[in-house]
Amino acid sequence: MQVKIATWNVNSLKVRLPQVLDWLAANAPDVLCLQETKLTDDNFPAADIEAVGYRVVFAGEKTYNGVAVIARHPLADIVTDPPGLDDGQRRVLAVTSGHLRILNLYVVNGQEVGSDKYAWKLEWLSRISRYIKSQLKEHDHLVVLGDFNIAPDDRDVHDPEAWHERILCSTPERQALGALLDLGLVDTFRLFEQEEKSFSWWDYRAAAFRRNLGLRIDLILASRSLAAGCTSCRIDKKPRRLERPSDHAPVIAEFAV
DNA sequence: ATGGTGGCGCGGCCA
Repeated sequence: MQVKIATWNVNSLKVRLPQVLDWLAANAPDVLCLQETKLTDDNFPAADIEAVGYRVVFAGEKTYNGVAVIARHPLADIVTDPPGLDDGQRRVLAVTSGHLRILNLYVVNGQEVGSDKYAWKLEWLSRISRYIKSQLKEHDHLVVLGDFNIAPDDRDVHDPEAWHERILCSTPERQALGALLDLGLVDTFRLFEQEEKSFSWWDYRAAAFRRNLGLRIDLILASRSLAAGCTSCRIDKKPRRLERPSDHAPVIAEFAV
């Protein structure tokens, strides 16, 4: 059986709901994980999503952060506050859907290398890695996906010199991501031949999208046994071309399970 | 070094 799973930082689900509904209809994923919904749970548009044949779980807060998982099939074993994370924010949503354990993440941005938020990002990554390690022990078929706010290497950066040791690209951030991969995860995007300068995020400023000045920071990581059955991973730039787009594009992977 | 844009929410923070 083929499973299609996607991740998309929507930068406000209130604004992007019509685009999300259109995207679901056009792409028919089994699972779509969202980040930066920026909605409290009482304002979440669950009925609109259920009306198009999906189920949804969500963990939100006012103004910032917020994650959701939209899926064809029932969602079980929902975790929003992994043991030891204790971040007081809504950045994590773990669910089980069919054969897959899914961990949807909105990783701390970090603002600037050396800042307090940067130190917190590294601490947050260290904490979530403990949860991922325990999830890998429990689940053969684990997907860890979302907005990692880290470009894994220089291929994922439009101008590696300009971004050298800057936020989203610094060595400690990349090492933290590397430590996650070393637990037994694979960056599925790199299992396949990809166009050079493939990115998933472009700053709203300076016409960055038109000039393809982007980074690849939205990732779909899979446990090794699941990655062995990965048949594709690609970035869908179409929604980034729409009026009033998110600054991120969706990433989609397919797995034989 | 700064500013460029967008979302939230109505001033400033965050990305």
